[in-house]
Amino acid sequence: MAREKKIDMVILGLLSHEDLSGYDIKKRIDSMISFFWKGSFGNIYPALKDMEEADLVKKTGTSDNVREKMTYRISDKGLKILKQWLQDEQAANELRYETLLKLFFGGALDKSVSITNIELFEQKIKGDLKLLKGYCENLKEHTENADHLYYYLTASFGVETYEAYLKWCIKAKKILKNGVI
Amino acid sequence: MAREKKIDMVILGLLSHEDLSGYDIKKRIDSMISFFWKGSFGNIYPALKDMEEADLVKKTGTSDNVREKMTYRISDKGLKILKQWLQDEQAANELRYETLLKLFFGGALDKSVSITNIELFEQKIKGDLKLLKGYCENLKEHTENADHLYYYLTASFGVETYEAYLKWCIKAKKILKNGVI
DNA sequence: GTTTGATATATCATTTTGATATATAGTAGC
DNA sequence: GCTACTATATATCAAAATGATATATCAAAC
Repeated sequence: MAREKKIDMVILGLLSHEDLSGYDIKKRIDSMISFFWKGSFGNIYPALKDMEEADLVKKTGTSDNVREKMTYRISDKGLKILKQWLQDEQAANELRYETLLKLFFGGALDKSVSITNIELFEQKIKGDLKLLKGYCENLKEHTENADHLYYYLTASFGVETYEAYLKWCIKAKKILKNGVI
Repeated sequence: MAREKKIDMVILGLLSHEDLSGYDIKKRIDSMISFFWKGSFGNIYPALKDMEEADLVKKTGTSDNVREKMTYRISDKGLKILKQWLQDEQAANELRYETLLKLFFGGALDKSVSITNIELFEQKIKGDLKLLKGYCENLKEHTENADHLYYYLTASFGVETYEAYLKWCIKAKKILKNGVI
């Protein structure tokens, strides 16, 4: 039943840093954490509504002005829930790589198809790695933000793994071309 | 709307290797491809039903015996769909690591909590890496199966990345303990 | 003989995804 | 000034995935 609503934790986490609107939350997710977690308007807005009813977040700002954006602030109760989750030893870590899925079934077609798929993956990763490295460099310089260390750690995870991916791409193409491990 | 039903491709891929029942499909997913893709009874059985109606798969075996398992075979049409997907350059590759999400929001609590979370991750990865390495060794010896090369490539992707994870764990713990990058 | 665990299929509520709808504000080009 | 485009902002919904539960059979263990 997909028991835990993880989007709630993402929202509470972001609100523990600063007050945000639903739209802001989406922007934060897309720019900072999208490489290891996703969120969409389709679950952000309903989650905010539900969490407001449960007193985990409160609306702030001028809600009298209808056309103005609604900003949310985390409550003490919300912060408690966030901290409980952070201390919970359970953690769902999963990879979902369609490129690997296609490679697994690559035997159905000529190996050139698999090589092309690996090359497409390689190019995508190269671009993303560049972005992540820039992000890391930036964080090294902005030590005034107390959370920069945590942001850096997640970004450096990306750098390390993406570099490993690229090494694998070279090896994998070689194995396919030679037809032996 | 989550446009593409990826589980269909997983099933067609597995059926391109051999005839299988829904239960068998679940077992194959869990044992061979679960580290980069998942499947559940909740989508496998309905998918088989839908694909049978669309003539992508056919029931085989003794369906007259009610209590016997239903085995499915891929059709020419199904094989065509599978090959089309393999050649489609689109590929959804995503990481969903709750450990990184928790680390990103680690500033809400003492750094010891984040260190513990990294250590839990580290232990899990160490165990999984051992399994993947064993799987790789096994595949090196069973070259009689034409698909062993493709299986090996996906497993070796896991080995490479998991080793990178472990290197990152050591670095990350050090950074947290010292409080500087 | 009974309990346990594997086999096998099916169903369902919850959650997520990703697309679409709607409307306003700003701004760049002509 | 007018128009087109883009960003902001919220909301909704069908489709898909998740993961739990229900049900039943059969073989092995004890």
